Amino acid sequence: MNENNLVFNEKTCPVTATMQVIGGKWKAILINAIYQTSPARFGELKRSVTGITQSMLTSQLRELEDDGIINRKVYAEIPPKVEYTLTEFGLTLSPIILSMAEWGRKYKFNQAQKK
Amino acid sequence: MNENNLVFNEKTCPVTATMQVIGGKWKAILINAIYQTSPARFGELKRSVTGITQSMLTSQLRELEDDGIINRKVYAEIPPKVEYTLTEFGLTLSPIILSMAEWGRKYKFNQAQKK
DNA sequence: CAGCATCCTGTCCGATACTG
DNA sequence: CAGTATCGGACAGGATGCTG
Repeated sequence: MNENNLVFNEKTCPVTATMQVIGGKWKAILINAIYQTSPARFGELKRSVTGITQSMLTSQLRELEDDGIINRKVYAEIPPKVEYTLTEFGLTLSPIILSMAEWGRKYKFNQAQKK
Repeated sequence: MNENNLVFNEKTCPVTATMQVIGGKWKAILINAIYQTSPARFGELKRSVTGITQSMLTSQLRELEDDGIINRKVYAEIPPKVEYTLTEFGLTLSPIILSMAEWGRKYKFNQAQKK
């Protein structure tokens, strides 16, 4: 046995678990968008999150809901109205997302300097 | 114009920029692994990051290097020896990764309770 | 308005074999 | 030891059309 026995297992790694929740192309953006505009309506998200398609928006919201990150509140009205908010647990993600936003700005600044 | 003009653009979103650096299946794990065992040798990473293949390890390390996150130090020896460390800039990612690890543990705990 | 059902495409990733 | 090179499959993600 060597002195350094650290193991980083993709199955058990907590970082990977987090990536599976907020990873992918849209999840983090959506969490941020809902955090900023809460309560956020479906159509509102579709307009503010530029480039996302309806089907992607639906599926990503559903996954976030299943993971306990967001609440989905349906109003029995015509026309339909659905509001999304972060759950209490979802709110614990916001510091991470905000840190990521801050870091992303630094990164872009660095990239711009490199040229 | 409505009162709420926030836009979350996939091209300019700083959160997306960060995701492109630490996203994917292995990047965050690798950053964490190098952070914990620095300086980390190639073979050492291959052993500790269970499940990763050589080609993936090589390509992911190369991308992290190109993004300015890690340093690659080659020793002109036989047998070859390469050491990876986080750059100063890469170190600014560690609080984020650590937060993600902490959050991932909470998430797993929640999931376990749900059953 | 807020979805769902299909179909399709690109890329991410893994397996395997070879090298300085 | 620390890599390359090549190949192929799975899956995330996108386009489009339809619905309560």
